[in-house]
Amino acid sequence: MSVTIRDVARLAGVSVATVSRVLNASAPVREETRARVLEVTRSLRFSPNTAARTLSRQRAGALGVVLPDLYGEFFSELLRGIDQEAQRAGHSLLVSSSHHDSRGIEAAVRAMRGRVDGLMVMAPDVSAPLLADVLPSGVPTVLLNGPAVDADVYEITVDNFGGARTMTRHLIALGHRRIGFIAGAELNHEASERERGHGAALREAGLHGEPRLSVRGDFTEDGGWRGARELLASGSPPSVIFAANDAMAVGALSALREAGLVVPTDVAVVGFDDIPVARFLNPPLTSIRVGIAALGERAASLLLAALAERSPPDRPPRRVVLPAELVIRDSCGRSAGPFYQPDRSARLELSISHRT
Amino acid sequence: MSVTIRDVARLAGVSVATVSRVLNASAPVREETRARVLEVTRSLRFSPNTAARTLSRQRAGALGVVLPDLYGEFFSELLRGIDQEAQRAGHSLLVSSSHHDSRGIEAAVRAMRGRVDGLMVMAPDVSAPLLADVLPSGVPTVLLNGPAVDADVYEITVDNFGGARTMTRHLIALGHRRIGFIAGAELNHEASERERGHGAALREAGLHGEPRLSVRGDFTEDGGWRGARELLASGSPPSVIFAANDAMAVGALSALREAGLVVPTDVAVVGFDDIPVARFLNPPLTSIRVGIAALGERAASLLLAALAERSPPDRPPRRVVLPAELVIRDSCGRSAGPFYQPDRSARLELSISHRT
DNA sequence: TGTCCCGATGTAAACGTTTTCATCCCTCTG
DNA sequence: CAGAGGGATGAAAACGTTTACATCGGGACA
Repeated sequence: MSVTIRDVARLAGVSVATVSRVLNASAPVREETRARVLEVTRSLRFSPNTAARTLSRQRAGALGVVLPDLYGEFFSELLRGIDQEAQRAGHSLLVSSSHHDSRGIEAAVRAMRGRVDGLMVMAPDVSAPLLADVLPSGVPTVLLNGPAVDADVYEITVDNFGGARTMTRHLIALGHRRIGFIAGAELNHEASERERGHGAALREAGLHGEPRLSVRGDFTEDGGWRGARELLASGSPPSVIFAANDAMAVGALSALREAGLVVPTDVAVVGFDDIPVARFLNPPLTSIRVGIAALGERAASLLLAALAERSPPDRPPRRVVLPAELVIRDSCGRSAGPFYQPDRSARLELSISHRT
Repeated sequence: MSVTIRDVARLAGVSVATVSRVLNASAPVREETRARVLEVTRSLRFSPNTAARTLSRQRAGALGVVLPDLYGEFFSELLRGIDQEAQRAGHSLLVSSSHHDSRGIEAAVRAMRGRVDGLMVMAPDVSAPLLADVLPSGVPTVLLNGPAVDADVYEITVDNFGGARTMTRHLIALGHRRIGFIAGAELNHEASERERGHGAALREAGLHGEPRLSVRGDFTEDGGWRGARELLASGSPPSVIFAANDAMAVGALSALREAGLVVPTDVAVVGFDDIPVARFLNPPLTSIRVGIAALGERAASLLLAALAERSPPDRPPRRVVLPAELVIRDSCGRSAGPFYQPDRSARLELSISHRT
């Protein structure tokens, strides 16, 4: 059916070993033979079967990515960063999403066994012990934005706690006292870290958290929309809404507009993640820059480095925490205070490639 | 190193064939032996090596996806749809992006050879003959949103021409006479189809296209921002800006806001694609609904159907065109005319899963 | 009671590479 | 001139599955 290395060998009048040597440049071959082999290879449009190569070499040249979801700009940015780095290193990417529970993750991981050299897993919804139970032992793994897990894995995460604390401190510095907070899902690790950071800043400032000011969302625009309406419906609405991610901030902006309120004059809004669209919103959204694509890149390069280590056991697991930085735009009401950062430059940074 | 089917067979006191039969339920096995094999399998945490399985079975249980890019909500939605359908059918997804030219696509396709059963390729930047030259012959392929290609492939595409024509007709029906258009990249197939549809509607209405009213963008927010500024800078600005995709519409909204103009009162704005965030924008964006995730799903299911056919040659290549439907929101100035559609219901449709 | 069939299992040959080992021959060195 | 070394190549053994084929009982049926 398909053309194999044997066909090439036969037509070139050499052995399969020689063909392999030519194609992989793995041993010296007489120039004349080399040329002949390449000629036949081209004319037959031969390209080696990857499954066979994987089996023989015992490495796949591919990385696995397991994500909880693919909805929204966050994941596409993350994947973009991962793909960029993987491609640079000549690796393919096996992607599987929609895995919120440990069973789903286990299934995804099983399906990847033997076709990837390493794994990147993002599973903020799953508790650490459950996760440790499900992760494979043989294959190097990087955990993204998850809880600290007691297993032989690498971990990379954004400073969710610190970022949220910075944001709330900033809001307080701007004079806000009634800060509405739209949290993420209850059992989500990132969500609770951000909630914790927010709470810490409130306590610092002696602002006893009024329970009415915190509502639960789910990291979607719709969740943010509902959360904002809930906050507005309460007796005395907040002067600013801090959404635990940008998608929810987008929803909140939409809800405020529908309610006839002007941002930031009537109510300010801030988010978290600094997704690419944040600076183009109306008004431009103050957020915490996570560097999503960079996070993906770092995760991939961490994994690739782990793969390069020939003896994994002597390499201790490492946990990398990336900084999260405040980006001030119009949506919180501009401030010339100590936290002020110019934003205009940001657009120039945009080194995105266009979509099609 | 890794545990193989041989280890399981040895410990269970049976042959490898029996183990295989148990794990694949491919032949009857005595209940007692079955239990013993499963027991050992579990205790050894054995899972079959996919590369070996692929090689032996001559099918990989994976689909390849080649995209020009991953930036923005469009691609993440597309990928989400594809992943959903592939997962439903028990297939993994091999993803590779950043392939704008035919050489890049060729490399990506080669890298996937032998590890996927079928291919989905989106390459609107590449001309039909070049693409035909690069696509593999052996493996079933679905082309997304590309030009009609003379090769043995399936094609699925959105009605870009019709969608754009519908939009421009609607704008004309609203009374607009000076319609600014921000096009996509010059050699992009989708971009030129949309441009063509826009032009067709203009001609129908006897509006001779004033060249000043059409500027070139690149499908990014930043391109839309620049395009809008260009349109505003010209002597007499348009009464509405039609951006050839939603990302550029987002950029245009941002530029108008910075210029102190109110949408839709001063200038209206409309887009194309109806990305999820469109309805949450400020103001909510009138657009052409493409059903991005559905497009991905359809593409995957088309490919899976092609794979199920045991004899590919006798199955003629098919070209599927999905309808593109007008979605009216606030950004174009509401109309109660014949095109009016209620929008409030749209939010209820949202059946997205949350991000994390 | 003999034949046939089928259920349960094992043996071994694929699948398409890479890679070790062996072989051959030529050239360089002492 | 002998021996060593090394460049170029081929044969064959991995890699871990699946599966065609073979074998062996035992029960059903004539």
